[in-house]
Amino acid sequence: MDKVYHKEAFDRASEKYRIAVLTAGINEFSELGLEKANINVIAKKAGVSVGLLYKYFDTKEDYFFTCVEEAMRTLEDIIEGVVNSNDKILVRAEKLIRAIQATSGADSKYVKLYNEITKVSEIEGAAELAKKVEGISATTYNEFILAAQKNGDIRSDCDCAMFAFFFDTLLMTLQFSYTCDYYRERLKLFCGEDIFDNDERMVSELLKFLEAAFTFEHADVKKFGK
Amino acid sequence: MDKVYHKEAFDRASEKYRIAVLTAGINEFSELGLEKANINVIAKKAGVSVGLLYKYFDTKEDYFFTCVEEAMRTLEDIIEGVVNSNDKILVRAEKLIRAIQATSGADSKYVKLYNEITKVSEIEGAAELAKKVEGISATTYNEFILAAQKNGDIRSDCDCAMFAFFFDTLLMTLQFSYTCDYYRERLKLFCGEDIFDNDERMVSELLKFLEAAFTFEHADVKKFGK
DNA sequence: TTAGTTATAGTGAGCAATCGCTCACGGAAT
DNA sequence: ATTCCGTGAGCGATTGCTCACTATAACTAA
Repeated sequence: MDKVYHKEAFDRASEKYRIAVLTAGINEFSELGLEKANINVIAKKAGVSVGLLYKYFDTKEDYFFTCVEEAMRTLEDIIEGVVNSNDKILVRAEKLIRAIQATSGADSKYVKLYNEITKVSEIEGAAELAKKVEGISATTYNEFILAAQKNGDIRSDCDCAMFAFFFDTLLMTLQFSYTCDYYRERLKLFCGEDIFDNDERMVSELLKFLEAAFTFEHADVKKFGK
Repeated sequence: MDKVYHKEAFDRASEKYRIAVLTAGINEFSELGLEKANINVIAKKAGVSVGLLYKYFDTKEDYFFTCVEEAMRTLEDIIEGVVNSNDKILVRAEKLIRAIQATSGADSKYVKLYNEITKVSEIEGAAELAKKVEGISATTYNEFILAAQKNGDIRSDCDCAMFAFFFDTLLMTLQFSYTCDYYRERLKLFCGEDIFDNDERMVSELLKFLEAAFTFEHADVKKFGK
């Protein structure tokens, strides 16, 4: 069911070549995007011939998608490794925010690639990618919020799927805001240049925002004294 | 101060040509993006020669940016025309959400172009664009939330700039989620196919989320996590 | 009026450069 | 003998942009 973007030869490739090809691809595609990146240049940087790349992948797009998959796996490891406890939602949120802030450094290329797939405008490809990339967080968040609701940890009057969507929206955009050019500038406009030197400000304010959104219940449904 | 992306000849151009050139550009760039759009094709669709386009703009990029500016002006008119009252924040939010849902139809090309600028990865250009595009909402939201805070309409313990940022993040992503391929698929994953047929669900849940986030004030100043 | 000058509007064939991809080939392993 | 790994020069197609050209209009001088 899950689409595979590489040819069989890529499965048979030596570890050395597989890593070289993926690394060079991730670097170039994350920096330049699918269109602007140049296959001939990537091949040179990977230390392989163009011909070999085309033994591994049918098209540039397939190569790109394979790199995206790899990057998303890595990103998930980084992010979810931090959150795989059964903490309460706000503790998880805090860990996520801090993990996001941490990935804005050396691992920024993975986030940039994540941002790149956002640009795929071809409904079929977009659907396939979204399923792969967001599918995990969609179901994870949804189940988790549902459980928290049953637990009484969060308000009972909310549509969990929608709240999971808002939650993911804030975190996804936060990721971009720490990493991708336009989103960084946008964040600076709202919060000033020094927002990048003050991680605690972001953590505490976003948690304040989320806590209220998730726990407050309107007066007439009652939930006081906490 | 504000950068101008067109040559003087474009100011002198006849209404007929100016509109034709902007319309064709907005259509093509919003559909295909800066890279994939083809100048020769746009020229044909606009009913002018390529040569004339280059009398109007130095480069394809300048042409693109000019189209973006025009689209953003239109988008602002649509969106802010709805909100230029002095309603309370939640009323404004509701109007905004409904306006966003309404623009997902015929005016989707403007939103798509908005999404395109998100992809500009060249810090200088990104900064210039962000200032133009987000600058208005950044200051508007910030001032408005600050005023609401002084009024006592919203919680007193929040950082207005940050909350304005979260607010804008949710609305901006909502806009993309109703219009751009990847974001549409993502929204479907979280909330199901029928989310696009149930505008009220989005309105009521997002308002619920925002109301709580903005009005709830925590009993003590306790920090979360550990 | 008329002829000459200048400036701008508008054209579109085609140049020059880029780049995705091929394919004929050599080498190695089985 | 067959199969697969690996090469890289270069083909073919695309495309941003140029430039030599015509058309038109305004102004000037005789």
